[in-house]
Amino acid sequence: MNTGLFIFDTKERELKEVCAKNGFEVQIYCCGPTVYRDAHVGNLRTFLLGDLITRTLVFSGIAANLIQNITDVGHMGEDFDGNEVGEDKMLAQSKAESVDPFDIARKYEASFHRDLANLNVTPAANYPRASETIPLMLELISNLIKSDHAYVGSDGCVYFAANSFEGYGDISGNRLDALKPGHRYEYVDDGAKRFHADWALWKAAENRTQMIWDSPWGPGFPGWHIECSAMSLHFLDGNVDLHLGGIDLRFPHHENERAQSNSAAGYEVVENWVHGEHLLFEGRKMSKSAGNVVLLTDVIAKGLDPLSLRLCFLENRYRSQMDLTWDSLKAANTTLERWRGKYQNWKDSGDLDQKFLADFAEGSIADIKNDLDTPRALQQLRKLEKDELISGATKAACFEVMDQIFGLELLKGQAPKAELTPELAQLLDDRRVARLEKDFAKSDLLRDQLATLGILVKDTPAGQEWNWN
RNA sequence: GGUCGGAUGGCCGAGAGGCGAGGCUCAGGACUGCAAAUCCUGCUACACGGGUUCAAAUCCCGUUCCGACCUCCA
Repeated sequence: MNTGLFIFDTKERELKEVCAKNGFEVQIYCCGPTVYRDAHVGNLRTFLLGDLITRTLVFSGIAANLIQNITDVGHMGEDFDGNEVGEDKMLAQSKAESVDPFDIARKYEASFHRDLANLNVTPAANYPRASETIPLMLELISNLIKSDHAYVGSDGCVYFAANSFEGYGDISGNRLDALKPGHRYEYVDDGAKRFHADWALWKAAENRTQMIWDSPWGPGFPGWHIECSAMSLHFLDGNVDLHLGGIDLRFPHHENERAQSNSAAGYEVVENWVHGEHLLFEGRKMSKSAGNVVLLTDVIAKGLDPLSLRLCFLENRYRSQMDLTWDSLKAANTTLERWRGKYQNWKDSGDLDQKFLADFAEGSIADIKNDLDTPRALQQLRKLEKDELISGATKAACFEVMDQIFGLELLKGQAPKAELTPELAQLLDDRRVARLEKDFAKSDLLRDQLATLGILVKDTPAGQEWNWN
């Protein structure tokens, strides 16, 4: 079943129409978070991609089935210099916080869901946890061993034989022979792997005591890549119409996943590999060492609507690197407030032009269906905002329709203001009276005083208005 | 070294060979007692060198510079 939605496929390097192979529902898999810390705004950009696609499909009357995994085991870490620490990220954080690793996982999983809710992301159909799908992985690994795509190394770990999969490198453009030198890493031949590019499907526990499971190859834990193969094959019935993830996952994660899935299934499992570009913050890549990691809670703490972040993301194409700044977030926040205010004024004014509404929606959806060109769709909205020939009711209706996809809560009225203290109320009233008496020296003084107390006053033809700063 | 992207005005960013996107900032104006908000006006750019074309930001060739990934990452 065709959808009319075209998205750039990393493997074919061209736009491809999204299709529901099973004829009734688009099957989507999105690589989820490793829950050893809070997701930063860069992570959230990728997660928004899944929401944007699902909303677009659902808007067009097409069902979507989105699965997003929760990695709570097996993701190995490194230190900031890029040296392998060789420790599971979950266990490292568990030590750092002196908390059980599973409690760490649940804690950050909860904050992941809280962030998604704040960004108005429609929840996925299922968020399977790696730690709860071990049997699926064991079965997959067994199959890969049976078909000679995997082998047990001398160290008791199970490895995938990279050379056994013919199309290795098609997504990233990397070739196995070109990878050999290991530009950044000295390849250490420990003898366990048969080939330097092979990777672990199952790691032997050795000294590890937490987060380990029994397996036909002894106690241990799964490699990171196998989890996505196992889950996507199982939860999406062996067919993935769209596979989403950050650009950095293109290699090696998705390359390895594809090798595993295709080798097990015997056919091309993923129809379309979609990658979201990275986000910079104030011109630099976000990293702990650079100290510029920004969380959604930081945005909220600055008094900005979390949906300001959503608007910033929508104003940039998912496939281009974008530089997020506090200025752009503030600008987005202002825009949101303006739109919400205007919507309230528009909705009951004038006649609704059904024809215009239908044309407008069709045009905007066409932009979005063209490789998710939300910047262009938003530009249409800005143009409409300024168009004096269109009635308020029609503008409001257009905003309503488009907000089903943008998810910016444009229909929301002003948030109720927090209660004034009697002192502040008195100051405001004093100023009102001073203005009535045309004692402007006094009213200006009171305005300054209120400003230092966190209240912004402005005068309109209807009188004095105030807002918390 | 390999692979993949970029280079557009003060800043950020769209651009479909030919009537200059848009946003932010800034400056001037309107409205205000003054501010604020709002509205109006202004600020004309495509890295460099060739080529194709009646016409190039857009297509082709070359050059320079920048970024991402290369067995960590969204």
